[in-house]
Amino acid sequence: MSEPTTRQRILDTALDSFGTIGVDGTSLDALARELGLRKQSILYHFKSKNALFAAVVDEAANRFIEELDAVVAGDDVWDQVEGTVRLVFRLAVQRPALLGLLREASRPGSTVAVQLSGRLGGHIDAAQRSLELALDEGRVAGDNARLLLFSLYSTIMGVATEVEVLRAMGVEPSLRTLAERRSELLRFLRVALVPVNPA
Amino acid sequence: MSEPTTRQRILDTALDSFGTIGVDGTSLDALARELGLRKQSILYHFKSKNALFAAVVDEAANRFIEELDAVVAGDDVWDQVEGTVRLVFRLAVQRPALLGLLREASRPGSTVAVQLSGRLGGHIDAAQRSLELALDEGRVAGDNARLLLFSLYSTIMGVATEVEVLRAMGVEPSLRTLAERRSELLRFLRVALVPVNPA
DNA sequence: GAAGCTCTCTACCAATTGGTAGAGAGCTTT
DNA sequence: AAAGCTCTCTACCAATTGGTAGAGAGCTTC
Repeated sequence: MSEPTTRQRILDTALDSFGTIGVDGTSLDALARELGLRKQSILYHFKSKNALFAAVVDEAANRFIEELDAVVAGDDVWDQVEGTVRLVFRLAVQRPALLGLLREASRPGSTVAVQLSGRLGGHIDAAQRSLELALDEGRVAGDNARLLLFSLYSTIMGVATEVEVLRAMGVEPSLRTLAERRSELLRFLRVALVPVNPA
Repeated sequence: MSEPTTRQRILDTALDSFGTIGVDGTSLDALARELGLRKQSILYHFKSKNALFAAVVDEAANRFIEELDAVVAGDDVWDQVEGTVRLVFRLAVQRPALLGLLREASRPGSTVAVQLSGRLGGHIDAAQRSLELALDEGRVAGDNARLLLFSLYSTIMGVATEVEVLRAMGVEPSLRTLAERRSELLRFLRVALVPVNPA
């Protein structure tokens, strides 16, 4: 593992700061201080604060969606759901700021939101096709694939976000708590998804 | 309906601004301009920006939890869940900024998060007791009331938040879309909650 | 009618913001 | 060794930030 470039260090530190205290709450000066630089060095690598934000979101979205795609590559819907849940929970533990960043990016007025939406589009389409097939074959309970997908996605992100919310409220989640919550979520989703009499 | 006091007008306008572009994104000057005042008038009614934020969150949380409590007053768990879903969706339509405000308040470092958590505590305890009873009597599928409650709550907020996210991405939800999503969410939750062989 | 209260205003302020201009240090290429 | 590239720096800047001090207008109370 070689030394990361300054550019990469800026991206990493910015992600953490943007994802926790927000873009508006992060000043270039503070960011530079954290990096042991001057803000003008940041502005050398990224032409403006907003360009930095866009770059951070772009990189994070790429990595996130890459991992999501890998999970959805299988053809068993339940494996896909379980894999997604595990992925999101892993991120909530390893890189909580990343989930915060997604919240930050999907904000009214954020120019980055549209960009993010474009990146997510492809993944969602693939997941939807997979889900449609399963619905047709009666392997999953439900009517409308797209709507069901939204429910699933929202549920998972909702639970992950809630962990962040609790953290903000001073409830630092233990690994055990997270594992409990994860297995409860999986149980919940299994009941909601797996039909009583599979075809 | 009499003229609202200046203080109330400030609270209302601040809620909309804090809930959409965020607290950091809202300057007292901009807020005052929107109200047709000078910022010093705002600072007369609220001794600092953070005090205003706290007041806004307090008022919003009070109203929100009051409505939640009314919904949870019944003893049929499914009615409680359905009522909560309908309430949250109604808010997503009527006052989208309110959901954004909750997100804003539940942020790392936010002094308001703890305050919000205190207000929510009582409501959650009541809901949990109700759910425990239903679990014991086999009227609801699941093991652990508190964990199940978290799943429910997160799911509902997740879906509501997602509406906001889509809005940020340029997908303005129609009333029809929202109704569809609501009924899908209700279906989803019903399947997850209602046991196959009710006792 | 004077004293006092409520409220909004003008006038300021120090600190911080994102951003520009340009110097110079340390390389590599010619 | 000179020219050029990459990168970080100092020096500045205009604009905006949250906040203070205090004047004065309009009301009610004595």
